Amino acid sequence: MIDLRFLRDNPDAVRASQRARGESESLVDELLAADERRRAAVAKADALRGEQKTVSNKVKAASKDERPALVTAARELAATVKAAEAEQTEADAALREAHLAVPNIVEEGAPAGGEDDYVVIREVGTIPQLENPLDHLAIGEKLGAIDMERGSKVGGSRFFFLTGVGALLELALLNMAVAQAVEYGFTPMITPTLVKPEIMGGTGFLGAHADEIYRLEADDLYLVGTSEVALAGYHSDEIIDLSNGAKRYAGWSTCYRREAGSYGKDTRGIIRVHQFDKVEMFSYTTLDQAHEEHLRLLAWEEEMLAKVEIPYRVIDVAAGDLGSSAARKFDCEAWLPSQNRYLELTSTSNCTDFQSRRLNIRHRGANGKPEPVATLNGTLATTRWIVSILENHQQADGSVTVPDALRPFLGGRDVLAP
RNA sequence: GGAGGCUUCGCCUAGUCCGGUCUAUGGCGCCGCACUGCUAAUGCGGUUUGGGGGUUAUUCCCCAUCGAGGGUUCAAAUCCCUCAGCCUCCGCCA
Repeated sequence: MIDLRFLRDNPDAVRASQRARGESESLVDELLAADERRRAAVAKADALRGEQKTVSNKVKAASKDERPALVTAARELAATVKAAEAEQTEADAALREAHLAVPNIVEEGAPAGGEDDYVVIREVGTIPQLENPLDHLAIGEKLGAIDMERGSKVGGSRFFFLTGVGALLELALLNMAVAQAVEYGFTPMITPTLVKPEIMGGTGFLGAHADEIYRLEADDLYLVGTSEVALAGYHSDEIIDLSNGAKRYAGWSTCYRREAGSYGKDTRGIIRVHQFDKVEMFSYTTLDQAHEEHLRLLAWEEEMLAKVEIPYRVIDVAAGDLGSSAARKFDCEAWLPSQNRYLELTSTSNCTDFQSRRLNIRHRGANGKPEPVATLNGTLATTRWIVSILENHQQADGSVTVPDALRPFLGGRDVLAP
Protein backbone atom coordinates (compact mmCIF):
# COMPACT_ATOMS: atom_id res chain seq x y z
CA MET A 1 0.00 0.00 0.00
CA ILE A 2 1.22 3.45 -0.74
CA ASP A 3 1.40 6.20 1.86
CA LEU A 4 -2.01 7.92 1.97
CA ARG A 5 -0.59 11.10 3.43
CA PHE A 6 1.89 11.33 0.63
CA LEU A 7 -0.93 10.78 -1.84
CA ARG A 8 -3.04 13.56 -0.33
CA ASP A 9 -0.13 15.98 -0.52
CA ASN A 10 1.25 14.84 -3.89
CA PRO A 11 -1.54 13.36 -6.00
CA ASP A 12 0.19 14.42 -9.20
CA ALA A 13 3.38 12.57 -8.31
CA VAL A 14 1.38 9.38 -7.84
CA ARG A 15 -0.41 9.94 -11.13
CA ALA A 16 2.93 10.39 -12.87
CA SER A 17 4.12 7.12 -11.37
CA GLN A 18 1.04 5.38 -12.72
CA ARG A 19 1.69 6.82 -16.17
CA ALA A 20 5.30 5.57 -16.08
CA ARG A 21 3.95 2.09 -15.35
CA GLY A 22 1.47 2.39 -18.17
CA GLU A 23 -1.40 1.99 -15.69
CA SER A 24 -4.60 3.91 -15.42
CA GLU A 25 -4.63 7.07 -13.32
CA SER A 26 -8.26 6.41 -12.40
CA LEU A 27 -7.09 4.03 -9.66
CA VAL A 28 -5.52 7.04 -7.97
CA ASP A 29 -8.69 9.09 -8.20
CA GLU A 30 -10.74 6.22 -6.84
CA LEU A 31 -8.37 5.92 -3.92
CA LEU A 32 -8.57 9.63 -3.17
CA ALA A 33 -12.37 9.50 -3.23
CA ALA A 34 -12.47 6.43 -1.00
CA ASP A 35 -10.11 8.11 1.43
CA GLU A 36 -12.28 11.20 1.58
CA ARG A 37 -15.40 9.17 2.12
CA ARG A 38 -13.84 7.15 4.90
CA ARG A 39 -12.60 10.23 6.72
CA ALA A 40 -16.11 11.66 6.73
CA ALA A 41 -17.65 8.38 7.88
CA VAL A 42 -15.14 8.05 10.72
CA ALA A 43 -15.66 11.61 11.89
CA LYS A 44 -19.41 11.11 11.97
CA ALA A 45 -19.26 7.80 13.81
CA ASP A 46 -16.73 9.16 16.31
CA ALA A 47 -18.98 12.08 17.17
CA LEU A 48 -22.03 9.85 17.59
CA ARG A 49 -20.14 7.39 19.77
CA GLY A 50 -19.05 10.23 22.00
CA GLU A 51 -22.62 11.37 22.35
CA GLN A 52 -23.74 7.86 23.15
CA LYS A 53 -21.20 7.61 25.94
CA THR A 54 -22.54 10.74 27.55
CA VAL A 55 -26.10 9.48 27.30
CA SER A 56 -25.23 6.09 28.78
CA ASN A 57 -23.60 7.76 31.74
CA LYS A 58 -26.75 9.80 32.25
CA VAL A 59 -28.84 6.65 32.28
CA LYS A 60 -26.53 5.17 34.85
CA ALA A 61 -26.80 8.25 37.09
CA ALA A 62 -30.54 8.73 36.63
CA SER A 63 -33.14 8.15 39.29
CA LYS A 64 -35.81 5.50 38.83
CA ASP A 65 -38.35 8.05 37.65
CA GLU A 66 -36.12 9.65 35.04
CA ARG A 67 -34.75 6.42 33.70
CA PRO A 68 -37.50 5.18 31.29
CA ALA A 69 -37.52 8.38 29.26
CA LEU A 70 -33.73 8.46 29.07
CA VAL A 71 -33.51 4.84 27.99
CA THR A 72 -36.00 5.45 25.22
CA ALA A 73 -33.94 8.34 23.90
CA ALA A 74 -30.73 6.32 24.28
CA ARG A 75 -32.26 3.48 22.33
CA GLU A 76 -32.91 5.76 19.36
CA LEU A 77 -29.40 7.11 19.53
CA ALA A 78 -28.03 3.57 19.63
CA ALA A 79 -29.76 2.85 16.34
CA THR A 80 -28.20 5.93 14.79
CA VAL A 81 -24.77 4.92 16.07
CA LYS A 82 -25.21 1.45 14.64
CA ALA A 83 -26.04 2.85 11.22
CA ALA A 84 -23.04 5.19 11.31
CA GLU A 85 -20.76 2.33 12.31
CA ALA A 86 -22.05 0.18 9.50
CA GLU A 87 -21.29 3.01 7.11
CA GLN A 88 -17.80 3.34 8.55
CA THR A 89 -17.16 -0.38 8.20
CA GLU A 90 -18.21 -0.21 4.58
CA ALA A 91 -16.08 2.86 3.92
CA ASP A 92 -13.10 1.16 5.57
CA ALA A 93 -13.46 -1.87 3.34
CA ALA A 94 -13.87 0.26 0.23
CA LEU A 95 -10.79 2.26 1.10
CA ARG A 96 -8.72 -0.84 1.68
CA GLU A 97 -9.79 -2.30 -1.63
CA ALA A 98 -8.94 0.89 -3.48
CA HIS A 99 -5.69 1.15 -1.56
CA LEU A 100 -4.57 -2.37 -2.41
CA ALA A 101 -5.29 -1.79 -6.08
CA VAL A 102 -2.70 0.97 -6.47
CA PRO A 103 0.83 -0.31 -7.18
CA ASN A 104 3.93 1.06 -5.52
CA ILE A 105 5.23 4.49 -6.46
CA VAL A 106 8.07 4.14 -8.93
CA GLU A 107 11.48 5.33 -7.73
CA GLU A 108 12.94 8.33 -9.44
CA GLY A 109 15.45 7.19 -12.04
CA ALA A 110 13.64 4.05 -13.13
CA PRO A 111 13.07 3.96 -16.90
CA ALA A 112 9.51 4.54 -18.03
CA GLY A 113 7.82 2.07 -20.34
CA GLY A 114 7.30 -1.68 -20.60
CA GLU A 115 9.21 -4.93 -20.70
CA ASP A 116 11.47 -3.90 -23.59
CA ASP A 117 12.30 -0.45 -22.26
CA TYR A 118 14.93 -1.58 -19.77
CA VAL A 119 18.26 0.24 -19.62
CA VAL A 120 21.50 -1.73 -19.65
CA ILE A 121 23.64 -0.43 -16.81
CA ARG A 122 26.77 -2.47 -17.47
CA GLU A 123 28.11 -5.63 -19.04
CA VAL A 124 30.60 -7.69 -17.09
CA GLY A 125 32.87 -10.57 -18.12
CA THR A 126 33.84 -12.01 -21.46
CA ILE A 127 31.46 -13.98 -23.57
CA PRO A 128 33.12 -17.36 -24.27
CA GLN A 129 33.90 -18.17 -27.90
CA LEU A 130 32.43 -21.64 -28.34
CA GLU A 131 32.11 -23.59 -31.56
CA ASN A 132 28.73 -25.26 -31.79
CA PRO A 133 27.97 -24.97 -28.12
CA LEU A 134 25.62 -27.58 -26.66
CA ASP A 135 22.68 -26.38 -24.67
CA HIS A 136 22.43 -27.07 -20.97
CA LEU A 137 20.10 -30.02 -21.38
CA ALA A 138 22.35 -31.81 -23.82
CA ILE A 139 25.29 -31.26 -21.50
CA GLY A 140 23.23 -32.22 -18.45
CA GLU A 141 22.09 -35.44 -20.04
CA LYS A 142 25.62 -36.40 -21.03
CA LEU A 143 26.75 -35.79 -17.46
CA GLY A 144 23.80 -37.67 -16.01
CA ALA A 145 22.85 -34.46 -14.23
CA ILE A 146 19.36 -33.70 -15.53
CA ASP A 147 16.49 -36.07 -16.33
CA MET A 148 13.59 -34.25 -17.99
CA GLU A 149 11.82 -37.34 -19.33
CA ARG A 150 11.30 -38.90 -15.96
CA GLY A 151 10.51 -35.47 -14.55
CA SER A 152 7.53 -35.16 -16.84
CA LYS A 153 6.58 -38.79 -16.25
CA VAL A 154 6.29 -38.03 -12.55
CA GLY A 155 5.20 -34.40 -12.38
CA GLY A 156 4.18 -33.47 -15.91
CA SER A 157 5.68 -30.89 -18.20
CA ARG A 158 8.20 -28.45 -16.72
CA PHE A 159 9.21 -30.90 -14.01
CA PHE A 160 12.62 -32.54 -13.84
CA PHE A 161 14.99 -34.59 -11.76
CA LEU A 162 18.44 -33.40 -10.84
CA THR A 163 20.44 -36.59 -10.67
CA GLY A 164 23.89 -37.47 -9.39
CA VAL A 165 26.31 -34.70 -10.16
CA GLY A 166 23.41 -32.40 -11.06
CA ALA A 167 22.00 -32.70 -7.56
CA LEU A 168 25.47 -32.20 -6.10
CA LEU A 169 26.01 -29.15 -8.27
CA GLU A 170 22.81 -27.52 -7.07
CA LEU A 171 23.61 -28.19 -3.43
CA ALA A 172 27.12 -26.81 -3.93
CA LEU A 173 25.80 -23.67 -5.56
CA LEU A 174 23.15 -23.00 -2.94
CA ASN A 175 25.55 -23.78 -0.12
CA MET A 176 28.02 -21.32 -1.57
CA ALA A 177 25.25 -18.73 -1.68
CA VAL A 178 24.34 -19.33 1.95
CA ALA A 179 28.02 -19.18 2.92
CA GLN A 180 28.38 -15.81 1.24
CA ALA A 181 25.22 -14.49 2.85
CA VAL A 182 26.36 -15.59 6.29
CA GLU A 183 29.73 -13.98 5.67
CA TYR A 184 27.95 -10.65 5.15
CA GLY A 185 25.83 -10.95 8.26
CA PHE A 186 22.62 -12.46 6.87
CA THR A 187 20.70 -14.84 9.11
CA PRO A 188 20.21 -18.06 7.16
CA MET A 189 16.61 -19.27 7.13
CA ILE A 190 14.77 -22.32 5.84
CA THR A 191 11.25 -21.08 5.35
CA PRO A 192 7.70 -22.39 5.01
CA THR A 193 6.66 -22.90 1.41
CA LEU A 194 2.94 -22.90 2.19
CA VAL A 195 1.56 -19.59 3.42
CA LYS A 196 -1.77 -18.06 4.39
CA PRO A 197 -3.70 -15.79 2.02
CA GLU A 198 -3.01 -12.63 4.04
CA ILE A 199 0.74 -13.24 3.86
CA MET A 200 0.67 -13.92 0.13
CA GLY A 201 -1.55 -10.88 -0.40
CA GLY A 202 0.60 -8.74 1.85
CA THR A 203 3.63 -9.24 -0.34
CA GLY A 204 1.64 -8.08 -3.36
CA PHE A 205 1.60 -11.35 -5.26
CA LEU A 206 -2.16 -11.71 -5.47
CA GLY A 207 -2.65 -8.77 -7.79
CA ALA A 208 -2.44 -8.91 -11.56
CA HIS A 209 -0.24 -12.03 -11.54
CA ALA A 210 -2.27 -14.13 -9.14
CA ASP A 211 -2.65 -16.86 -11.74
CA GLU A 212 1.09 -17.52 -11.44
CA ILE A 213 0.57 -18.93 -7.98
CA TYR A 214 -0.45 -22.40 -6.86
CA ARG A 215 -3.29 -22.51 -4.38
CA LEU A 216 -4.37 -25.42 -2.22
CA GLU A 217 -8.09 -24.95 -2.14
CA ALA A 218 -8.85 -27.57 0.49
CA ASP A 219 -6.63 -25.77 3.01
CA ASP A 220 -6.78 -22.20 1.71
CA LEU A 221 -2.99 -22.02 1.51
CA TYR A 222 -0.68 -20.81 -1.24
CA LEU A 223 2.57 -22.34 -2.46
CA VAL A 224 5.24 -19.67 -2.48
CA GLY A 225 7.04 -18.66 -5.66
CA THR A 226 9.94 -17.36 -3.58
CA SER A 227 10.97 -17.35 0.07
CA GLU A 228 10.53 -13.57 -0.09
CA VAL A 229 6.90 -14.23 0.82
CA ALA A 230 7.72 -16.06 4.02
CA LEU A 231 10.52 -13.68 4.94
CA ALA A 232 8.27 -10.66 4.49
CA GLY A 233 5.61 -12.37 6.58
CA TYR A 234 8.18 -13.29 9.24
CA HIS A 235 7.91 -9.90 10.95
CA SER A 236 4.30 -9.13 10.03
CA ASP A 237 2.36 -7.28 12.75
CA GLU A 238 5.62 -6.53 14.55
CA ILE A 239 7.56 -3.46 15.56
CA ILE A 240 11.13 -4.45 14.79
CA ASP A 241 14.36 -2.94 16.02
CA LEU A 242 16.45 -1.35 13.28
CA SER A 243 18.55 0.79 15.63
CA ASN A 244 21.57 -1.43 14.94
CA GLY A 245 21.08 -1.30 11.17
CA ALA A 246 19.27 -3.46 8.66
CA LYS A 247 17.84 -6.88 9.45
CA ARG A 248 19.06 -9.30 6.80
CA TYR A 249 17.82 -12.82 6.13
CA ALA A 250 18.89 -15.39 3.56
CA GLY A 251 16.00 -17.74 2.81
CA TRP A 252 16.51 -21.17 1.31
CA SER A 253 13.36 -22.66 -0.12
CA THR A 254 11.78 -24.56 -2.91
CA CYS A 255 9.76 -22.25 -5.15
CA TYR A 256 6.63 -23.08 -7.13
CA ARG A 257 5.32 -21.29 -10.18
CA ARG A 258 2.40 -22.18 -12.39
CA GLU A 259 3.98 -20.56 -15.44
CA ALA A 260 0.50 -19.83 -16.74
CA GLY A 261 0.65 -17.98 -20.01
CA SER A 262 4.15 -19.11 -20.85
CA TYR A 263 3.15 -22.01 -23.07
CA GLY A 264 5.78 -22.67 -25.64
CA LYS A 265 8.31 -20.39 -23.96
CA ASP A 266 11.57 -21.90 -22.72
CA THR A 267 10.15 -25.38 -23.01
CA ARG A 268 13.46 -27.17 -23.31
CA GLY A 269 15.41 -28.02 -20.20
CA ILE A 270 15.20 -26.42 -16.79
CA ILE A 271 15.12 -22.75 -17.72
CA ARG A 272 11.44 -22.31 -16.94
CA VAL A 273 10.04 -24.91 -14.56
CA HIS A 274 7.23 -25.30 -12.04
CA GLN A 275 9.52 -26.08 -9.13
CA PHE A 276 13.04 -25.00 -8.32
CA ASP A 277 15.23 -24.05 -5.40
CA LYS A 278 16.50 -20.65 -4.47
CA VAL A 279 18.54 -18.75 -1.93
CA GLU A 280 17.06 -15.30 -1.56
CA MET A 281 18.38 -12.27 0.30
CA PHE A 282 15.81 -10.23 2.17
CA SER A 283 16.44 -6.95 3.99
CA TYR A 284 14.41 -4.82 6.34
CA THR A 285 15.75 -1.25 6.50
CA THR A 286 14.57 2.26 7.22
CA LEU A 287 13.08 4.05 4.24
CA ASP A 288 15.95 6.50 3.96
CA GLN A 289 18.48 3.66 3.74
CA ALA A 290 16.51 1.59 1.26
CA HIS A 291 18.16 2.83 -1.92
CA GLU A 292 21.67 2.16 -0.63
CA GLU A 293 20.62 -1.27 0.59
CA HIS A 294 19.27 -1.97 -2.86
CA LEU A 295 22.67 -1.22 -4.37
CA ARG A 296 24.31 -3.46 -1.77
CA LEU A 297 21.99 -6.35 -2.66
CA LEU A 298 22.90 -5.86 -6.31
CA ALA A 299 26.60 -5.90 -5.41
CA TRP A 300 26.19 -9.16 -3.49
CA GLU A 301 24.41 -10.71 -6.46
CA GLU A 302 27.24 -9.64 -8.73
CA GLU A 303 29.76 -11.10 -6.30
CA MET A 304 28.03 -14.46 -6.64
CA LEU A 305 28.03 -14.19 -10.41
CA ALA A 306 31.74 -13.42 -10.32
CA LYS A 307 32.32 -16.53 -8.21
CA VAL A 308 30.76 -18.77 -10.85
CA GLU A 309 32.62 -16.84 -13.56
CA ILE A 310 29.69 -16.12 -15.79
CA PRO A 311 29.44 -13.13 -18.16
CA TYR A 312 26.37 -11.05 -17.47
CA ARG A 313 24.78 -7.68 -17.80
CA VAL A 314 22.83 -5.60 -15.31
CA ILE A 315 19.58 -4.00 -16.41
CA ASP A 316 17.45 -1.32 -14.84
CA VAL A 317 13.94 -2.73 -15.28
CA ALA A 318 11.37 -0.33 -16.74
CA ALA A 319 8.45 0.91 -14.64
CA GLY A 320 5.84 -1.11 -16.50
CA ASP A 321 7.67 -4.36 -15.77
CA LEU A 322 8.19 -3.88 -12.04
CA GLY A 323 5.25 -5.79 -10.65
CA SER A 324 2.98 -4.08 -8.16
CA SER A 325 5.33 -4.17 -5.15
CA ALA A 326 8.62 -2.86 -6.49
CA ALA A 327 9.60 0.79 -6.76
CA ARG A 328 12.81 -0.14 -8.58
CA LYS A 329 14.24 -3.38 -9.87
CA PHE A 330 17.63 -4.47 -11.19
CA ASP A 331 18.08 -7.79 -12.96
CA CYS A 332 21.34 -9.57 -13.67
CA GLU A 333 21.15 -11.53 -16.89
CA ALA A 334 23.71 -14.18 -17.76
CA TRP A 335 24.92 -14.95 -21.22
CA LEU A 336 23.31 -18.05 -22.68
CA PRO A 337 25.68 -19.41 -25.37
CA SER A 338 23.22 -21.90 -26.88
CA GLN A 339 20.72 -19.18 -27.69
CA ASN A 340 22.99 -16.14 -28.08
CA ARG A 341 20.96 -14.17 -25.65
CA TYR A 342 20.82 -13.11 -22.04
CA LEU A 343 18.85 -14.98 -19.40
CA GLU A 344 17.67 -13.54 -16.08
CA LEU A 345 19.57 -15.10 -13.18
CA THR A 346 18.90 -12.61 -10.43
CA SER A 347 16.42 -9.89 -9.64
CA THR A 348 16.57 -7.41 -6.82
CA SER A 349 13.65 -5.18 -5.86
CA ASN A 350 13.27 -2.24 -3.56
CA CYS A 351 9.69 -2.49 -2.34
CA THR A 352 10.03 0.58 -0.08
CA ASP A 353 7.11 0.59 2.38
CA PHE A 354 4.63 -1.05 -0.01
CA GLN A 355 4.82 -4.51 1.60
CA SER A 356 5.42 -3.32 5.15
CA ARG A 357 2.23 -1.24 5.15
CA ARG A 358 0.22 -4.24 4.03
CA LEU A 359 1.89 -6.57 6.51
CA ASN A 360 2.01 -4.00 9.31
CA ILE A 361 5.76 -4.08 9.86
CA ARG A 362 7.20 -1.02 11.57
CA HIS A 363 10.18 0.19 13.53
CA ARG A 364 10.61 3.04 15.97
CA GLY A 365 11.74 6.23 14.27
CA ALA A 366 13.79 9.09 15.63
CA ASN A 367 10.94 10.36 17.81
CA GLY A 368 10.16 6.88 19.12
CA LYS A 369 7.01 6.65 17.04
CA PRO A 370 6.42 3.54 14.93
CA GLU A 371 6.89 4.08 11.22
CA PRO A 372 6.83 1.68 8.26
CA VAL A 373 10.04 -0.03 7.23
CA ALA A 374 11.38 -0.72 3.76
CA THR A 375 11.65 -4.28 2.46
CA LEU A 376 14.05 -5.37 -0.26
CA ASN A 377 14.86 -8.68 -1.83
CA GLY A 378 17.42 -10.11 -4.19
CA THR A 379 18.31 -13.48 -5.70
CA LEU A 380 21.55 -15.08 -4.61
CA ALA A 381 21.32 -18.38 -6.50
CA THR A 382 18.73 -20.60 -8.13
CA THR A 383 18.43 -23.87 -9.95
CA ARG A 384 18.47 -21.86 -13.17
CA TRP A 385 22.09 -20.91 -12.52
CA ILE A 386 22.98 -24.51 -13.39
CA VAL A 387 21.90 -23.75 -16.96
CA SER A 388 24.37 -20.93 -17.15
CA ILE A 389 27.22 -22.77 -15.46
CA LEU A 390 26.91 -25.81 -17.71
CA GLU A 391 26.74 -23.80 -20.92
CA ASN A 392 29.43 -21.22 -20.21
CA HIS A 393 31.95 -23.66 -18.78
CA GLN A 394 31.46 -26.47 -21.26
CA GLN A 395 34.57 -27.88 -22.94
CA ALA A 396 35.02 -29.31 -26.42
CA ASP A 397 35.32 -32.83 -24.97
CA GLY A 398 31.86 -32.61 -23.37
CA SER A 399 33.13 -31.98 -19.85
CA VAL A 400 32.35 -28.92 -17.75
CA THR A 401 34.93 -26.96 -15.77
CA VAL A 402 33.96 -26.16 -12.20
CA PRO A 403 34.63 -22.52 -11.29
CA ASP A 404 37.33 -22.18 -8.62
CA ALA A 405 35.09 -20.73 -5.94
CA LEU A 406 32.61 -23.56 -6.29
CA ARG A 407 35.13 -26.41 -5.97
CA PRO A 408 35.27 -26.49 -2.15
CA PHE A 409 31.51 -26.98 -2.17
CA LEU A 410 31.80 -29.89 -4.60
CA GLY A 411 34.28 -31.87 -2.56
CA GLY A 412 37.20 -30.31 -4.43
CA ARG A 413 36.03 -31.50 -7.83
CA ASP A 414 37.39 -29.30 -10.65
CA VAL A 415 35.68 -30.85 -13.64
CA LEU A 416 32.41 -32.61 -14.37
CA ALA A 417 32.93 -35.31 -16.96
CA PRO A 418 30.60 -37.89 -18.53
C1' G B 1 -10.35 -36.54 15.20
C1' G B 2 -12.32 -36.21 20.90
C1' A B 3 -12.27 -33.65 25.90
C1' G B 4 -10.61 -29.64 28.85
C1' G B 5 -7.78 -25.08 29.86
C1' C B 6 -5.82 -20.54 28.19
C1' U B 7 -5.25 -15.59 24.99
C1' U B 8 -5.59 -8.33 28.92
C1' C B 9 -1.67 -1.75 26.30
C1' G B 10 7.12 -4.68 25.30
C1' C B 11 7.23 -9.20 29.17
C1' C B 12 4.49 -11.13 33.46
C1' U B 13 -0.11 -10.13 35.78
C1' A B 14 -5.22 -8.20 38.54
C1' G B 15 -10.09 -7.86 36.68
C1' U B 16 -14.42 -11.91 33.68
C1' C B 17 -18.56 -15.96 38.10
C1' C B 18 -22.48 -11.21 39.53
C1' G B 19 -22.33 -5.71 32.76
C1' G B 20 -21.88 0.77 34.50
C1' U B 21 -17.12 3.10 39.77
C1' C B 22 -12.20 -0.33 34.05
C1' U B 23 -10.84 6.59 32.36
C1' A B 24 -7.91 -1.59 32.67
C1' U B 25 -4.38 -3.22 38.56
C1' G B 26 0.45 -4.30 40.13
C1' G B 27 5.50 -5.90 39.05
C1' C B 28 9.63 -6.12 35.53
C1' G B 29 11.89 -3.60 31.59
C1' C B 30 12.54 1.05 29.20
C1' C B 31 12.68 6.74 29.00
C1' G B 32 13.08 11.51 31.68
C1' C B 33 14.11 14.26 36.11
C1' A B 34 16.00 14.60 41.18
C1' C B 35 19.61 12.90 44.64
C1' U B 36 24.67 11.11 44.34
C1' G B 37 32.62 11.44 43.87
C1' C B 38 31.44 7.17 39.54
C1' U B 39 28.28 3.01 39.22
C1' A B 40 24.48 1.01 41.97
C1' A B 41 20.44 2.00 45.07
C1' U B 42 16.37 5.30 46.07
C1' G B 43 12.41 8.90 45.00
C1' C B 44 9.11 11.33 41.47
C1' G B 45 6.99 11.37 36.64
C1' G B 46 6.21 8.94 31.97
C1' U B 47 5.62 4.40 28.98
C1' U B 48 -0.38 0.01 24.00
C1' U B 49 -1.39 0.99 19.18
C1' G B 50 -4.26 3.40 15.32
C1' G B 51 -7.32 7.54 13.55
C1' G B 52 -8.94 12.70 14.08
C1' G B 53 -8.64 17.74 16.23
C1' G B 54 -6.71 22.45 18.85
C1' U B 55 -1.63 24.72 19.80
C1' U B 56 2.96 23.85 17.59
C1' A B 57 7.07 25.37 23.23
C1' U B 58 5.43 22.11 26.64
C1' U B 59 0.78 20.38 26.89
C1' C B 60 -4.35 19.26 25.82
C1' C B 61 -9.11 17.13 23.68
C1' C B 62 -12.22 13.34 20.93
C1' C B 63 -12.88 8.18 18.88
C1' A B 64 -11.40 3.17 18.56
C1' U B 65 -8.35 -0.80 20.74
C1' C B 66 -8.53 -6.47 26.43
C1' G B 67 -6.72 -12.95 20.23
C1' A B 68 -10.32 -11.97 15.45
C1' G B 69 -15.33 -11.29 13.83
C1' G B 70 -20.52 -11.12 14.89
C1' G B 71 -24.69 -10.65 18.55
C1' U B 72 -27.53 -9.04 23.14
C1' U B 73 -27.88 -4.17 25.83
C1' C B 74 -29.11 2.66 26.93
C1' A B 75 -24.13 0.55 28.32
C1' A B 76 -19.52 -5.27 27.15
C1' A B 77 -12.52 -6.94 29.03
C1' U B 78 -17.08 -8.88 31.64
C1' C B 79 -23.00 -12.16 28.82
C1' C B 80 -24.05 -15.22 23.98
C1' C B 81 -22.34 -17.25 19.05
C1' U B 82 -18.54 -18.33 15.30
C1' C B 83 -13.41 -18.64 14.21
C1' A B 84 -8.00 -18.60 15.09
C1' G B 85 -3.62 -19.55 18.00
C1' C B 86 -1.22 -21.87 22.24
C1' C B 87 -1.17 -25.68 26.23
C1' U B 88 -2.70 -30.50 28.64
C1' C B 89 -4.82 -35.33 28.19
C1' C B 90 -6.96 -39.25 24.90
C1' G B 91 -7.06 -41.46 19.98
C1' C B 92 -4.40 -42.08 15.33
C1' C B 93 0.24 -41.89 12.63
C1' A B 94 5.54 -41.47 12.58
